Amino acid sequence: MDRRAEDGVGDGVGDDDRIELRLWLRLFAAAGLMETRVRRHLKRRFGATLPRFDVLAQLHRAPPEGLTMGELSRRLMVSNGNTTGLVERLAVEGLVERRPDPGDRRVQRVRLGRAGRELFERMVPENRRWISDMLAGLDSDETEQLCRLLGRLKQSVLESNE
Amino acid sequence: MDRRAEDGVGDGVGDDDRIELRLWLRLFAAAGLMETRVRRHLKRRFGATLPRFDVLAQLHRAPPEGLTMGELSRRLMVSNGNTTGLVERLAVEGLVERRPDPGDRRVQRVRLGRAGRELFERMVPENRRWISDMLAGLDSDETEQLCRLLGRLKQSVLESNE
DNA sequence: CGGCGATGTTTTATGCTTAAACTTTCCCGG
DNA sequence: CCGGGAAAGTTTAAGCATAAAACATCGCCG
Repeated sequence: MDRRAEDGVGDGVGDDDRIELRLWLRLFAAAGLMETRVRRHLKRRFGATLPRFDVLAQLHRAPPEGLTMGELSRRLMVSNGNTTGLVERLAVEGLVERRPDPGDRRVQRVRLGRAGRELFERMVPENRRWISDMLAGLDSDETEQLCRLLGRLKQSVLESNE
Repeated sequence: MDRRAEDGVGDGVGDDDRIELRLWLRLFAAAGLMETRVRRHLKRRFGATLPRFDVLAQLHRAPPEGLTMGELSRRLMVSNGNTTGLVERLAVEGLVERRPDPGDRRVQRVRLGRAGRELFERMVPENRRWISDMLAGLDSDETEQLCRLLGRLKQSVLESNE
């Protein structure tokens, strides 16, 4: 009944906290909006999902011998178990190839199959256009500024311990 | 075979596309990093998850008679089915109360229980500190600029049709 | 050699998320 | 009345995600 400090119009706390929270909420909202759009486009045009697209993108830029599961997980910034499932589904669809490493029997190597490569290369220009459309309201100065500040933000988050 | 424009060092396309893609990737990465941290903190300190926190936050700022399932879904920007499951789990834990609307038998009203209110009010200051820590590397000018540009970005995404 | 800690991957349990199908209830025009 | 949409919510099937435990293999030290 008498709590309102965190509801947006209170004034008992310094503005720093307020603007930081707002930044976080806006970041979250903007990223979510864009992600939802990209996901919808991917599904509609290619019957694909964002995580699958990310896997294809990583494998596309990987050396021809492919990546280990662990390396792929690290690059996708997801858990190992998650990667196992993603690659499994992509392998069933014939988009990626998975084979044991000859030198180390613990290791699985994954690389893009022909179908996966072709699909990804059809996706790239469309993806670029979707992003471009969503950023059309920003002029090139704003785009550059925002890109720079997001880099600084990422750095700040990584430097904050734990 | 001869496609390489999107791999990062090609030169056939204007820089605009490149910086826009980079902006998107950085936004995605930064938001994901922060989200992961917040999720970990929530779990460690309160055994809670981010979606649950979001539900509590929406109910906390709602009128005392609570929200309908549909209104809650809209505010959380998630599907109705998702909300059903979330509220179900929170109700089992005794944090929220769900009761049929007397006027319209299709409608369920949800509101914060005492335990839910107390839990949320313990979460708020800690959440604020986590965010603050992650933004510690930005000075107040950068924070304000970034917040402003994220607002512009959100606007741009919403204005891009479809 | 033989054990043992380190490393790479999968499995398991749980939870979040959506789209689409479905159920129930409301309301409105005949 | 009543018949047919429209609206509110739930269920279902599939996928994504994590942490933690289990499993398999490696490399090394004694």
